[in-house]
Amino acid sequence: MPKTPRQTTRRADALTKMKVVHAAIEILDAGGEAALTFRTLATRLATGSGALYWHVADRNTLLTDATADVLARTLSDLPKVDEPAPAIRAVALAVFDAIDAHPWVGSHLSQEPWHRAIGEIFERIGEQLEPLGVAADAEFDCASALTSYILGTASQNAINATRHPGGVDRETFLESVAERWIQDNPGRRPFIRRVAAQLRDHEDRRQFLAGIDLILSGACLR
Amino acid sequence: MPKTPRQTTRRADALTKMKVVHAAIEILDAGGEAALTFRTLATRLATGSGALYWHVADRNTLLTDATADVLARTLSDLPKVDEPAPAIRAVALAVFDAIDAHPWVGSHLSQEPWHRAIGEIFERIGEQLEPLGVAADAEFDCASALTSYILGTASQNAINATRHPGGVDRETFLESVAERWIQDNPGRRPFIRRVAAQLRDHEDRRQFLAGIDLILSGACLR
DNA sequence: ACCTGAACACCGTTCAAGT
DNA sequence: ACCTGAACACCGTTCAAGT
Repeated sequence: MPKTPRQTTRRADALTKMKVVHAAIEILDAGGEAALTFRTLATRLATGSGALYWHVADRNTLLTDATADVLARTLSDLPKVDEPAPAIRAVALAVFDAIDAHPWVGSHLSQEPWHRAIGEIFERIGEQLEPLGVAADAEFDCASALTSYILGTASQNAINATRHPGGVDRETFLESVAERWIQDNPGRRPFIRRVAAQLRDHEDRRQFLAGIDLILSGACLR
Repeated sequence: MPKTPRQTTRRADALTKMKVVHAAIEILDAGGEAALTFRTLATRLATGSGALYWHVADRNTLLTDATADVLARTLSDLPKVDEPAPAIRAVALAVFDAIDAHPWVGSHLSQEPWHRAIGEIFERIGEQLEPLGVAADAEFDCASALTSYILGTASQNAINATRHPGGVDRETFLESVAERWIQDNPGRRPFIRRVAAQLRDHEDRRQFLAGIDLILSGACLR
């Protein structure tokens, strides 16, 4: 019997940048940013770590591309909304939910505020401000404030929502945070004492939207 | 002649946690988060890398402690302000400036939203809301929105303000960001086109405060 | 009690060599 | 053109051994 295999070692299907990026997203979603290494990625794609560099420049660019991929899908899936305020809320919530589902997206955007996805968000928010009735000379500040708020809040929320050491649930965790904040200066944290129960029980999405509406109603006064 | 040295190798002055933290802050300020390694830190303190672990638990705790040190000084230096709105603006600006001067503080706080410094900021903001006239049931949302906005905006600003590759200045950099955002979807970025000049020329602190005031005026409507 | 520095188990990235 | 995998130059962290 002749030896059957001729080129067993080589990949059958060619690697592409897209395949690399999508495999990276799976790893990031499953294990967070620390889980993404060129070794695990190469193993999952059944290739050598060097092969990956033929398709992506480096780890940071890979993270940037993965972030762009997730948010491009998120934003293009968004149904058209006619009224300006609901349209802004829809964009905000979509970004919030995407970052909640992919916390590493939030961390990466925080590190790269010039990311193309931020341009897209900024445009989608900004274009609604004139129809909303925001004064022309306040539009830029308002769009900036909303964009910053959305990204900052969503990122922080996603990290808070991540499973915490010891496997404690969200409520227990938030309660312990409030308790620690009070103990850091016992007797002089009247506000945190007063809202500790809300801190424990609040719904993140609802609170997020409340902040959006705060900014919007402030913007319409000028 | 007898051999003079008896214990040349040993440190003269004992290491303390505070000395380690302060040396870390110097390294972080000079070279950013990537510059802080246990090897450079040990070299600067004229000790072995293992010695550092006697005083600090690990790299992340060191970053947490360095962040706490910077912000504790920032917040305790803050002069007392009587009027609620100016008091909130003073806290916001102090945090903004501290993160501008120490960008790694912003990145670390984004990664650790339960940090004690965030509790302090949350309290200082929250305690002003009742005197400001915010409705009782809106105080929690308002304090959360302000805190998120402050941290998110300050972090992003600090990263944008960091010296960029190629040594380009801030204006040139911001101009190229606007240009890229427009080119990502040419012909369909009317808002960014309209505000591109403002994006290039805006003052960060002024814009940051504008966002604070947007939230505050929105909060006083309820 | 505190410090030293080599050793361990990782990384991202490069590159000569293969197909 | 694309892939392989060893090699390089780093990391954080541990730990036996010193004082």
